[in-house]
Amino acid sequence: MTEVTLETISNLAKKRGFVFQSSEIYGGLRSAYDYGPLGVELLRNVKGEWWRSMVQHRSDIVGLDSAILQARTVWKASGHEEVFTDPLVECKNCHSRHRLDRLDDPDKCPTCGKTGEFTEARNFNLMLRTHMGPVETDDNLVYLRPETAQGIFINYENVRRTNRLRLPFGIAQIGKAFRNEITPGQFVFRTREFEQMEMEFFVRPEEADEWFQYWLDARFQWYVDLGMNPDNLRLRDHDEDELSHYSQATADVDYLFPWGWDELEGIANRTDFDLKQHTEHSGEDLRYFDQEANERFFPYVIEPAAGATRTTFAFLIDGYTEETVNDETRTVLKLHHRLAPYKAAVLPLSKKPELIEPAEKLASELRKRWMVELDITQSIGRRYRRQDEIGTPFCVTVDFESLDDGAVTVRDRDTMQQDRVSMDSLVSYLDGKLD
RNA sequence: GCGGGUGUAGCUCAGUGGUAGAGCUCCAGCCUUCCAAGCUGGCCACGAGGGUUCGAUUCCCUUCACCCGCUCCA
Repeated sequence: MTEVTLETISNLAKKRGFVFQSSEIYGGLRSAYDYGPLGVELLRNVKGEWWRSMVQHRSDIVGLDSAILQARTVWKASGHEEVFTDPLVECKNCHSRHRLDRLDDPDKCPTCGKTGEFTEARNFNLMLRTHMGPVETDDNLVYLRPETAQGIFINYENVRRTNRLRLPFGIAQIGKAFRNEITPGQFVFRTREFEQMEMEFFVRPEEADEWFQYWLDARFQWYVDLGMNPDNLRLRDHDEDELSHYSQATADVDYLFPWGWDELEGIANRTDFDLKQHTEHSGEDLRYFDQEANERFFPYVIEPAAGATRTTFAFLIDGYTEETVNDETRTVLKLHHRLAPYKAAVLPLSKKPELIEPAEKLASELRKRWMVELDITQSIGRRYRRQDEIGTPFCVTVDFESLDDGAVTVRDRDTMQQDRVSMDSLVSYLDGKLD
């Protein structure tokens, strides 16, 4: 198995144009990253696969795209304004930091045992703020959402009514979220601006446990179906003292990152906490009405909440392999073909115009269906290796023989096997392999 | 935010108080070349700001960013 370090991946990401440091030409901005031409394709494909499995393939889940800026009362109701502000103290002796509200003895450091060494408590507000309007006043303070979920809860009734939804049903959303993480780091794993893929699944309270297990299994399988090595995945239940303020039960889908197990996705039973809170704060009755039983009640919510950016990162790490071919190292990004930035590369064997012209024609034909790159520089072997490194599943080579027999060579990324395929049937050939 | 480490071409590294080299990559040309071949040529760097100095990439200060740890979570 290939040993993958964080450095290897971040180098590849930068070298090939997947991820760049934000504001790099000005020295960089901490904890923000830009996705280059290949990265944006990979990220889009990850989000696309999530959306397909969550929304397109299902009759019981609909999509939503809510605003990043929301009324401040949303975050009062959700509990974020209170809970996301942590009073932290630091021990001057051992430099460990602790949440003041979680200390048994507010004067004694649990790490080194010394008393009276704490700095004064400082509030860490985990939500990013800005002001709505040209003048900054206390009245127009707004937060950048720290999760996409609340946008779903505050639209719950609108969506349910307009789409005539009956329990159980879900609302899915992909979008940016922002948190003032105390410690960002590990490349794109923990950043202050990040992207989430969240789905709130509303169920009858008595069915909540069952659906919780259902989504645990379904979400784990999603990663496996997209080619992630199951040995690098695990489900982990949260201990009781780990649970969020809104959650009754939570389990994580963890991935074995170069630095150890860490979270890709949290699946939580949020109970009726959010709908109750918003009912109380807004005055809107968000209870569900069951006509047959003639009763009103608050549905429970099962929430699979995944990080789009860190999932993309995990696929990048998981696909990275190094093989030895002819005493050379062949770097291959073994991405599932649905995730690969380019599905195919068209490579004319030489730079002669008589080969470039049909190659260009072929490439533009394929581009109607897929992301396709045309590469005409340097030797064919070098170009194969370049495509291997960015995970392109198929290379299509146009040679001098193609001019006579109208056929091209299709080379498979993983096996390096070659097939001779007529240009007329190339689209259907690739279609069969790429579906 | 605190402690520790790091910062020289796209990448990996070398080097010096007198403004820098190498290998690989990349680009162009030659070679009719199916798995990083060869030859010729070319592009590209001392993270940023300030100080000391006749002169700083090198010494000092500040700052920015990255990595490890504390913490937190998608």
